[in-house]
Amino acid sequence: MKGKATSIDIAHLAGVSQATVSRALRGSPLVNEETRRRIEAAVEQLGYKVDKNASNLRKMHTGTLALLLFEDPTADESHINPFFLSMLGSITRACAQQGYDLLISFQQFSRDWHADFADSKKADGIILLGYGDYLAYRGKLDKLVDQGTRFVRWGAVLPDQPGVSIGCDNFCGGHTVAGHLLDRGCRRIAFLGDASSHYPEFFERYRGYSAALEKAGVEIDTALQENAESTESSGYEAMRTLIMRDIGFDAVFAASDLIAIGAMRALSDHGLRVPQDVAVAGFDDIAMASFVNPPLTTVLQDTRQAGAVLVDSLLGLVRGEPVESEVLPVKLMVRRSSLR
Amino acid sequence: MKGKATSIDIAHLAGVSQATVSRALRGSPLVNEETRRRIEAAVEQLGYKVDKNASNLRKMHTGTLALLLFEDPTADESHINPFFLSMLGSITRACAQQGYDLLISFQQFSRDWHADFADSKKADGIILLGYGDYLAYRGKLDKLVDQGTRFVRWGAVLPDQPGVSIGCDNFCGGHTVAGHLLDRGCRRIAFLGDASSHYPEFFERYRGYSAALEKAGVEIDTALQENAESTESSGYEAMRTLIMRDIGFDAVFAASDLIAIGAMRALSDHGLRVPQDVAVAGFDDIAMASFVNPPLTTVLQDTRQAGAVLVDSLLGLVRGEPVESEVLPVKLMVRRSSLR
DNA sequence: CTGAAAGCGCTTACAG
DNA sequence: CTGAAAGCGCTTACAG
Repeated sequence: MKGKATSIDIAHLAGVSQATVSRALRGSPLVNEETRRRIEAAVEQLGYKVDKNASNLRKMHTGTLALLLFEDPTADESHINPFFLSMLGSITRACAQQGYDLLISFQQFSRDWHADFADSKKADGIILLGYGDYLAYRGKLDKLVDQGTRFVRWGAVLPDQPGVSIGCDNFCGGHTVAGHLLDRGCRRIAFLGDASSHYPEFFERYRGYSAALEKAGVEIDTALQENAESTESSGYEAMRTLIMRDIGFDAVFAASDLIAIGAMRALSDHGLRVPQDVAVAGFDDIAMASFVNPPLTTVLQDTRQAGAVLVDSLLGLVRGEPVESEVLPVKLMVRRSSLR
Repeated sequence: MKGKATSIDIAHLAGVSQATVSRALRGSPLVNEETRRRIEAAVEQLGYKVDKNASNLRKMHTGTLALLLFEDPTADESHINPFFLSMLGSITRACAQQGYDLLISFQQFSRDWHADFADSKKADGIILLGYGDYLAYRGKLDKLVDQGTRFVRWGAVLPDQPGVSIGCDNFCGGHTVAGHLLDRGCRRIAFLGDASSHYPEFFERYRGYSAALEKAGVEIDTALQENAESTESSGYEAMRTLIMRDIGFDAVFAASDLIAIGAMRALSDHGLRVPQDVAVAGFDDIAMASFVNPPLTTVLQDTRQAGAVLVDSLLGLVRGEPVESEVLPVKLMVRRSSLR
């Protein structure tokens, strides 16, 4: 017998009907112990596995979740943002723990991706992950909601958002970092990263930073803010631009670790020492942050927790339970880059 | 109509039979242009998507590939090896390019994972990725072959291996690194990493290293080899052990970047400077290698290429074509850590 | 070029 | 506790 065994083969071998085989395998209580044992023996003998396609078709659900990872089309093609890679790892684990499979897919932000997976019944729900212009994004979220697609997204948690969002406390993170930099005596703190409603996560970090400065009575100089997307090279360029501006600064708060790492390279190229001349802090706490020189002060987003919450929330949605957006706590990780 | 539209709904709307809808959607040439247009309009109007479960069940294939990622149970739970994360990224891209979905799953090395995905018809083929004891692993590969499961694995390409393996040229990589270190005047070159047939990739790197030393007439001191698995902390410990041995060395070749990074930390903790006192080189060229201080000399494994080859080979297998194991070229990346 | 029909391998009322 | 039967939504010979 070359073609894989089916439940009918098992039924023959165990001397029962195919329906009983199915019941036994689904763990139904309506099966005699003795019968169940015979069936299990047959399953063992033939190396039988339930055909998921048939099973899913019949049950009209899939037992798999889909992860859509967005990449900003402008971003460097060759590397995926390590923060998202880390999220991917933790989401995978969380799925496995819940007995779900995970389908993953990279999407160009611009493409017409919405609901492709759920609609074609490949997944019970979708996790959305990635940076990108929120305002462009939002319309698609509305569409997902309209279609009744179950999804959760990682990102800023804002009022009046379509669907369920899980994100870390960006405002608090920015506030804490700026507070720490102020405590170290910094007064001219640059901010590297887009600070507009197009990128709400960065914007929240920026707002936290601004609030801290304000509270400390430090003037907010908008010339100290420079846009950057979350790549090393973009951070490098932004830092260069700021240095050229020649307006003086004693600290840099980068909206992500990748930006911070690029900024440190630019500082070093211009003969500025970290932390002696300029204190630097980032955001995310990717693995690299501990290994750069000097080690980077940053804000930890707990990806392990985030993955678990994302999956749990989505599964709640799938079961039809009410699910709320959730803001996860962050934690300041002080390392040498900010200690002057 | 709440439940998603089916091909029958489309048929009604377009005024044709369900069979014709299916044909039109599969791109069959046996459909009148005008009919096709009507059907497409109906599809558009109802937001219809083919049910993959039904389609796959009928076609008896899945259009998805599975990636099994192994983790050595002894490894640090919290982080996935960045090299594999990077592979994962490139495999995902390669799958997308070929129009396949990717199912991913983390597996404990010890568990009974073999063929679970393929057997339950969730995937047409499997990609195996991860470190682990090869000798323990091998039996499972044999079983996969017996079962007729289509799979490719990333790892050392050895003679008489079950199935198809894709790996980089570890021997050449080790040889090149050692040659480079010798060129820089190093004579006492330590090797950090398991050097036994349990870990064939590391072993090949070790053999390349040994061959280079031999060719240069440099004595191979086995006291300079110390086992380590591919984590930062294991590299740190191995380096410490070696330093305590107090046998003198002027260079370290670590079997992976993570090991090298741990080793550099240990060296620094013991007041040894890299590269002035000790030259250091790693293997993999993970993103971090460029960012540590000093930047790490290492051997680039091109994960983008590797992902593409892995997917292409597996798809060949799925189509029933003959597929050979393949060795991919590596490239020495010289950075400051080895320049003394 | 099109339709009627069988069947992919399950799950689950329904009847006993 | 078990079996016979319907049906999930497609794809694909078969017949026209």
